Amino acid sequence: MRMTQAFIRTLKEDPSDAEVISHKLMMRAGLIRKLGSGAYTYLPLGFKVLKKVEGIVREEMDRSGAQELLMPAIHPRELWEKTGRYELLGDILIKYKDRHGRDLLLGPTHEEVITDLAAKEIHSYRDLPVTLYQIQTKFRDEPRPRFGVLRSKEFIMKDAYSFDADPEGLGKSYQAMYDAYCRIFDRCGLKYVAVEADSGFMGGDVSHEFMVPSRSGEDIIMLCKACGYSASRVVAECLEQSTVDNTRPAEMKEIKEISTPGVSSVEKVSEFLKVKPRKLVKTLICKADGKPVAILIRGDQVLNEVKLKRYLDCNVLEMADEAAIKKITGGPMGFSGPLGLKGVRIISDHGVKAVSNFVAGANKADAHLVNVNVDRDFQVKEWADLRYIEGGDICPKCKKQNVDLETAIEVGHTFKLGTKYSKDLGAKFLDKDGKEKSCIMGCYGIGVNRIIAASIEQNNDKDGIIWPLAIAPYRAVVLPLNTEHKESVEIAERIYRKLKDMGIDVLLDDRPERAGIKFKDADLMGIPLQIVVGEKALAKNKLELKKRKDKSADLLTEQDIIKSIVDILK
RNA sequence: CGGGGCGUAGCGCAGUUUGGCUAGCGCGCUUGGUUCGGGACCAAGAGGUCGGCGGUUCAAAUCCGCCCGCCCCGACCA
Repeated sequence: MRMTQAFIRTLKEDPSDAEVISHKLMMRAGLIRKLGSGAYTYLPLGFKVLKKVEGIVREEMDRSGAQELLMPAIHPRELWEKTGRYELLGDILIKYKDRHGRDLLLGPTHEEVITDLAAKEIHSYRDLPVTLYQIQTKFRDEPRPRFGVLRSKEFIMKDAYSFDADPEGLGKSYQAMYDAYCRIFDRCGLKYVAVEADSGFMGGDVSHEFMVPSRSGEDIIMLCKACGYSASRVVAECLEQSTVDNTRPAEMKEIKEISTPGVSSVEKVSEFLKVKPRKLVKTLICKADGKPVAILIRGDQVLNEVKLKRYLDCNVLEMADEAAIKKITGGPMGFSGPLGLKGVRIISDHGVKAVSNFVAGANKADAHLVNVNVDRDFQVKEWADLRYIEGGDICPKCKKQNVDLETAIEVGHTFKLGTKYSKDLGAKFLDKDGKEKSCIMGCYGIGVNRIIAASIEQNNDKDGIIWPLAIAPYRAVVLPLNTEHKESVEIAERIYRKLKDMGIDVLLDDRPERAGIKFKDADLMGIPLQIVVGEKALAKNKLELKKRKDKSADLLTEQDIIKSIVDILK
C-alpha cells in the first residue's frame, strides 16, 4: 500500500478522553476512532491487525478440530428465558421489540443459540464429540465501558462450544481448546498466564482465565513467586493457617464497651482506638436469597462475595439494608458486632481465629467492644474461607508465604459447563446403551480486540507501538526520505514492488514529506521493519534496515536487504 | 445507579470566576516560497449553531433551569 493512497490518519497528540496507553496509541496510530461510549470504528490500519489476529485464531481453532459457523446476533427472548438468563443478565442485555412487538435481544454470548442448534441437530453419540466456533460481534450494555477497546459495548469474540457424550470426552475437548488457546496467545506474542477462575454467570465448575499481566488490567490475579501457581484472585484459596499473626496470647482481657461517636469504618475505628485494622473484626450482615446471615471478617481483610455465594450456595447475595440490620443486631448500620445476635446464622472467616482481644461493634450507636474473644464471648459454629487473598499470603499450593498480586487483562476464558444448558434446552442424544443423555458442554471465549490492546500494552515505547511480526498491520515500510531525489524514489519503488510480489505486507511512504515525519509515523504505527532509502547511504550503494523493536540499523545492499527481510519473516 | 470532572474549528486547549469586542492560540488543512535523516520556517487563506433547549438581561461562550453527550473512581466481564 502506498501512503499517498492509504486511509491512514495519525495524531500528534493524545486524545483527551484516553487514559491507558493502548487506547492512546490505538487512537494516535490511527487504528480506531470512537463513535460513542464503548463503540469504535476500526480504521483500515486497525482492521488489518484485527484480521491478522482473527487469522491466527481461526488457524489454531481449525487445527484443534473445531469447526467454524456463524450464528445470528438477534436472539428471541424465549430462548433466554429457558435458561433463566434473561433475568440473570438483566441490564447487560440489549433488548428491543421488533415491528410486530416481539421481544428480541442482541447476543452477548451464544450458549443458548448453539445449544438450541445442538438440541435440533445432535441425536446420537455418533454425532459426538463436536466443537463449533464463530468469530462474531457481541453486544453488552456494560455499566461502564472503559479503556477504549478493552471494555466496549460491542466487541469481537471468538466463541467456541464443545459437545461430548461423557465427562472424559469433555476433558479431552477442554484440553484441546486449552492447548489451542496457548498456541494462539503465543503466536500473538503475548506474555500471559492461565489461571484457575470463577465461572460467573456461565455456570459450571472448572474454568480458566487467560490473563495478560498489565497495569491497565481490570482483573487481579495471584502469582506464587515460589512455585509458580497462579489463580484469579476471586477464587484463590486462603488457607486456614494463612494468617499473619498466629499466636494467641494466653491471657484474655476483660471485655469493655467504649464510646466511639460517629466512628464506624475500619479505618476510622482503627485510627480512633489506635489499634491496627488486623485487631478489628467486621460483622457484615448479608441477605442470601432473602435470608439474613452474619459474616465475620478481620478488619485488614476483604470479604470475597464469590466465595461466600459459593459457600452458601445461593443465587442472590446482597448486603442487608439499614432496617434489616436494626432488626437483627438491634443497632444501627456501622456498629454491628458478633455478640447477642439472635436467630442469625454466623459464619466466620478463618482469619478471625488468629486474633484475640479484638475490637468489634457493640450493636448500638456510637459504641464498640474491646477485648472480644471467640468462644468466651460468643460462639462460631461455621468457619470458612470467605476472604480475598492478599499479597504476602501463603500460597495454597506450596504453602510458602510468597503470594504476589498483579493486575491483568483477561483475553480468554474457558469453562467446563456440564449439562446446565443442554438440560434447559433439551440437547439430548441416544448413547450406545440406548439411553437418552444430555450433552456435556464446554465453552471457550477469546476477546479478539482485547488481544490487540493487550499486545500494545505490553509492546510500546515513547515513540509508539511495537508490533510483533505476527499481528503487525504491515510487516515492513519503505521510506524514501527525499521524494525529489530520483534515484531514491526508483530504488524505493523497486524494493516495494519486489516485497509486494513476494506476498509481503508492505507499506511505501511515498508522501512528499520530510524525513522526520516519515520516521515518526513509521515508529508510531509500530511497523516492525523499516527500509530507509536515503541519499547518505545510497552514496555508498547501501540501504538501511531498521528494526522498530530495538532501533538497530544495518547498512546493506539492495539484494542483501531483500534477502535479510525474507529471512526475518520466514 | 452512586461520587468527581468535562463539552468552544478536524485534534489539543485558553476565554466562563467578575456578562460587553469582529471568540482566540498551537497542531492539522489549502496556496505560494525557502528548507529537506527524527513531527521545519515565512507569508497568505479556509474552517465555529461556543453540546442542545428554555429563561434572566439593552447585551450571554460567560448568569439560572432542564436535557443530552463524554471521561475518571467503586459493584467481576471477552
